[in-house]
Amino acid sequence: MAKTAGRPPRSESDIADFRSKIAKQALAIYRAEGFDAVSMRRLAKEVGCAPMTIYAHFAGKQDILRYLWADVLADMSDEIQENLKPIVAPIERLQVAAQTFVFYWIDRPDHFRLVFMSNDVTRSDVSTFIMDDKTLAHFRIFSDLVQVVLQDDSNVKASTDTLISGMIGIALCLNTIRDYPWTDVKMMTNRLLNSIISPVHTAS
Amino acid sequence: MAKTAGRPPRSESDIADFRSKIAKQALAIYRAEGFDAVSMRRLAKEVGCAPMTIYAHFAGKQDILRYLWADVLADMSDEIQENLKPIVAPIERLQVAAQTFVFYWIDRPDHFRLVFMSNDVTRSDVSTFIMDDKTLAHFRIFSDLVQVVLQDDSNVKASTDTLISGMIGIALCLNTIRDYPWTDVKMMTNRLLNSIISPVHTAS
DNA sequence: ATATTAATTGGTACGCGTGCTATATTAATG
DNA sequence: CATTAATATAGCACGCGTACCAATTAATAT
Repeated sequence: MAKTAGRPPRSESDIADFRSKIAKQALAIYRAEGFDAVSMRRLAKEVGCAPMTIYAHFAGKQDILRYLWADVLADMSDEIQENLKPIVAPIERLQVAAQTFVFYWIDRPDHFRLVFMSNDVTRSDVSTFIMDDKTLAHFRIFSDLVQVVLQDDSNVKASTDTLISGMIGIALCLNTIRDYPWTDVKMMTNRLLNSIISPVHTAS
Repeated sequence: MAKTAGRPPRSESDIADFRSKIAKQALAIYRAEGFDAVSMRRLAKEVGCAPMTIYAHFAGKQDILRYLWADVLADMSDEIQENLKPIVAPIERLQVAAQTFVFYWIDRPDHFRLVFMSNDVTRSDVSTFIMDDKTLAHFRIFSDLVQVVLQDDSNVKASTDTLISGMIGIALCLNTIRDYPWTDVKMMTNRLLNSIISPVHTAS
């Protein structure tokens, strides 16, 4: 089975190199000038290729932005770990982590927009990007903390998912619906935690 | 004190008329063709004015989209009320309302995007739009249901706000972070409700 | 060398949100 | 009337995401 004639497809590593070059530059722009500064045309110019070439490697802008998540999430993780250092009581640790998480996104609307609001909700783009272990790990902080609080491993995942989506919800609401007189953020976060800490009321 | 010469400012009612004409047309387009079809240029064309004229009456596209919220929220309210009809038990009513709410937004990504993701999170546009009573009423369904469950009016508002933001969070996560294997939606919603139904665990 | 095939380029195009400026148009006053 | 102030307009401009296409470049097998 001889290889076909003609130029061969680019090697895996070449493709990866190009993709990471794009992602790296996107990150640099984002960090320096924020969300709105990241554009396909500019990205192409700074990376030294034609705008349309990028589309050969990414499905679209969406697909590139996903690569910035890792950076932001790592930053958030660091902040949580930092605030968690002096705390030992399991419940308090969970509380501090949750509050740090929520305030992180409220204090950084650009980051929030990037990670949670830049997806095209309308059509389900099947992207090549799969939540990798490294990204997932940032959320696993909460699994771990919840696990410690809920000794019996009854429903750690369900609790954690509820907590995470709940916290994200608080951040979203505070970020976007500013006219509504929301309850104090700390209070809401604690109340949300209450749904995890206390035993399940109705089984259905 | 004579009036100044020259054309007087437009009457309040004229301004209101123009604004509502724009809003109405925006709604028509949105309903017929969805979120992406609503554009300033098209809106202007269909309403019979120059594109830039709209900017004399609205701060921007954002400002127009807010007028579509009422319609969507009313639709959502109706669906909740409909599903609530045969239910009498307070806790069950709250459950059904919450689940209807969450599924409403998950099943209608376009609506969700319009109401919760079309704000420019970055800068806080001080819009002339204030959450009016009619809009607020749609969220008050939950206040009322929570009120009934929590007989003692300890912290109805805090609980309701947590519930609402939590439900919105679930909808956001399901809509945007599809790669992550979220727990069953009903389960998460019930767990979230648990934070309202069960007594407060930590007072801080 | 040459043919073959993959990848990239440049150009053109559409519609988008939004800003600026110069030019009407309008409706009241004197 | 004419004057004056408020408003609307047309036109141009910028940069955006993205699509299509003809031309080109690059790397290989023959």
